[in-house]
Amino acid sequence: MFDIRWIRENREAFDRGMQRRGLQPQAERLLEIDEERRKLLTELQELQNRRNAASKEIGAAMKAGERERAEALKAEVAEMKRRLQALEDAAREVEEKLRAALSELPNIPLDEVPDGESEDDNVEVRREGTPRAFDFEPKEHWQLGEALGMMDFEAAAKLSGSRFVVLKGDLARLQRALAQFMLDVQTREHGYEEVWPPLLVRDDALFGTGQLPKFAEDLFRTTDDRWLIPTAEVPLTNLVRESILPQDALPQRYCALTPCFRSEAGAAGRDTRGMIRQHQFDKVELVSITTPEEGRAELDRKLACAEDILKRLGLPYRVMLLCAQDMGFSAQITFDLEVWLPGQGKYREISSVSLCGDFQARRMNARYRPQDEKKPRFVHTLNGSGLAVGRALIAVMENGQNEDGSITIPEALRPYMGGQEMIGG
RNA sequence: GGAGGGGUGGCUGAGUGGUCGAAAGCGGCGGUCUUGAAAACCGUUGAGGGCCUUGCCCUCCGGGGGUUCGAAUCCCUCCCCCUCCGCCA
Repeated sequence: MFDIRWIRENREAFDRGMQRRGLQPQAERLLEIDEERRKLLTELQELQNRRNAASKEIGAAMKAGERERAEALKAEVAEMKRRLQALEDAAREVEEKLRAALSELPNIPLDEVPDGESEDDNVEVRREGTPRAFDFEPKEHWQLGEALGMMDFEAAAKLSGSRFVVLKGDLARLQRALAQFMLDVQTREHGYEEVWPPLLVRDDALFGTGQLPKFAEDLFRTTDDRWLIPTAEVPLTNLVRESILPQDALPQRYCALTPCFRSEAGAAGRDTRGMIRQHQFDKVELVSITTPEEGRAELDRKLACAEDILKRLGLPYRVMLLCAQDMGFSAQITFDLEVWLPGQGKYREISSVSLCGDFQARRMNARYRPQDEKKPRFVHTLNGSGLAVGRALIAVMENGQNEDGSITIPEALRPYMGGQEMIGG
């Protein structure tokens, strides 16, 4: 959410940002509403001022026993009333209109973000690890999983429909091992505080992180008007909503392993096979709350925290800098990590790390009190996957597969698998 | 599900329809004292917004509406939190 005063003073920069996002210039429309709003406010405040003065005089006149003067003043104030009421209504209406308009606009990209319209315009920053050379045709994860009898899409369809999976036996355990491994690395080595958050949240929380009001169709809603979280970014970031933190409490780093629920409304026909794109998946999420000055450096740090998991699992990946129109609604800049899937022969997204600036903080009114300043300022927020567990499972399977369909477990996970080195075979 | 209690500044917590943006305490900041610190004492300290922007004004005591010349205070309504009972993992 943008500060209308900032738009007023940085009109060109704002519209340039909107344009990079693929939107028409917005400033003129917004500033018209703003001008209307300020005009009404000024008029309203003048009238309120007069009313207040008259009311005080009435009190004084009554005390002094000047009944006639008090009555005259009462009549005068009574006359203002209708006009005052009308102005109040109009002012509230136009403020709401402005708020509604602002709340639908995406964050604007930082200068270092490349222009572009789709994922084809994302920029590869670097590659890490070398894809393994196979002396046989590597299979896709669902082929491996089904052959092992540990990954069952048919059973899941009976229970829940498409885009669900049932994992069994060692694969179920491997999924659990991956999640525990990620949590342990992030909390014990990278300074994140482990959080066990609610999975059902209110409208306000989703407004705060930017999923609402615009993206309701991507979410699952409960019968009592709560929502299933699409990512732990929502509860973790909203931990600081409506608060003023002391500066020395920053940065705050939160980490949570949660299921995530997504309707995948706009993804019909995409990734229908296998467990790449599911309605329900586990993810270890990393959220940071920082000062404005520290935000950009924290982004690099968080990216490194996510990469560390891939490195320790021995999974080849590449780092992508997303182009302006491929970024999420609330992001100023996003790096994706794409893991190599030999079965598919493609790099696929496994983590997304974003800096949101004060965009979310404004929406949730999350502030801090700077050491040497009187006024509170908005915090900056960041989030990133560290990592998506289901996709990590796929990657471990496809990269660790053997010709006989067995899977070699990465060393880092073996302590979490009771020392086991292989699945199947 | 039943019954009750409550939402006030960074926090805790008073508040009689007018002089209440609001006592007091805590916390913060500045000072006195001290070699330094603590303690003590003194002072100071809410947020948002408008404008002819250094001063003046407006709004805000959960949200909205109402009564009134005037509402934190009275009425209505919605939201939220808590306690007890019941049920339950």
